Amino acid sequence: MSSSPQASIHDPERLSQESLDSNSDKLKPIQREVIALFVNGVRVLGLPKSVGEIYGLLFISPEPLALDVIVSRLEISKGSVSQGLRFLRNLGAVKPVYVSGDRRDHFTAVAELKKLANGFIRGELNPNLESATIRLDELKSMARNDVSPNSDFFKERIRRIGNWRRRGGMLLKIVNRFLGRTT
Amino acid sequence: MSSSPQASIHDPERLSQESLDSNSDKLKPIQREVIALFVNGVRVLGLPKSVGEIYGLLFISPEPLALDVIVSRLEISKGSVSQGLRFLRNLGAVKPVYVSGDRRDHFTAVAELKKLANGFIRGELNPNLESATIRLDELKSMARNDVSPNSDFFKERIRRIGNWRRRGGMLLKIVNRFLGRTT
DNA sequence: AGTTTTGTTCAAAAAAAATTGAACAAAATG
DNA sequence: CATTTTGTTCAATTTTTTTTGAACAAAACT
Repeated sequence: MSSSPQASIHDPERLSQESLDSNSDKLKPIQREVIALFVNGVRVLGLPKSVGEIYGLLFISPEPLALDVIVSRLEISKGSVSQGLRFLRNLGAVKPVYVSGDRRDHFTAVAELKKLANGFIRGELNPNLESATIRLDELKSMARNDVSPNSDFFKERIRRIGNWRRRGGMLLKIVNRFLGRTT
Repeated sequence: MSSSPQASIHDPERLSQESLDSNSDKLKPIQREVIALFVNGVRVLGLPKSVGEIYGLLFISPEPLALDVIVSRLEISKGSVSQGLRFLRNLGAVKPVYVSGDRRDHFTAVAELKKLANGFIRGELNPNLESATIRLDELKSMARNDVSPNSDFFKERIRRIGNWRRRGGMLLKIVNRFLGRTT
């Protein structure tokens, strides 16, 4: 009832090879959905769509992928992928993986929430906190030299912003400790 | 050595009246700086500049302000201020204040960090978390029906996203409790 | 009732951000 | 060393977001 051994060798069955090594350029519906989820997720963090697509694709791909593969799977430009990968690498959200017999760089998603959060805090949040700290110090000295009738009000407000910043810093540490367990 | 009583009545000194009732259209340098700080701050949260300007101005103004006053102090359009105020009101970051003898609505900044954070979580973060939850449930059922060789990998990844979401929800509660003390 | 004042809405314009793609550099290959 | 492969860079374009301003509605005055 089954096909003869000889016949199967040359069959158009080579399609199955594609799905086996999973190098087909087509994304599976599940993968599309996961990527869409990440695109949405990174928007909340104020990051561009392409970054979400790239991270999402790597996250939901069993093997590390090379730049051109990402380009053809996502159908976005090489430039976008190059920039997106650099950004993700700087954040520590993606890491290069050596693939023997292939000269191209390959990447996988770093999937530990703690690492992702830390990278984001270090790369995106802390710099802002620090520049705010500097500006705040300038503000404090402006307020000290102020002699308007509102001077007291200004001082109170500036003190309050200082409190916010302090609490913000504490919160980041708490977040850190909370995410510090397991995955 | 000082000017005569009669002279001072008609003097161009009326400028001083302006600074007394603090209705002058000019922002003080301190105020400009604080507003700039807020503009930067809201950018981290993914909100438009005008929203930062409006909140910042109200935060660093001793009295409640009416829409037209905000327009003339910030030199931005009435439309922007109207939209920005609505947004801030929905978030609970700004509240209307009755000013006797003035028909216009007046607004002050809500300056309690806890309230601000809660409003932002409710208005901006929770909706996203909820839509992610729905999408995730769909993904889980897709993964159950999947029969590809990668099915197990997909399931593991989706489970992981579920963990992230759970932890995200917990974090919001922790943040909430942490900010729940004092100011 | 007519007029003025106050505030909203939304289409169009402007500004900002993201993406593309072609030119380029660096490294590997033959 | 010429060629190909791989990856980066950045000016130009496209897309998205924000802002403007004029038209409108609602309420408050006269």
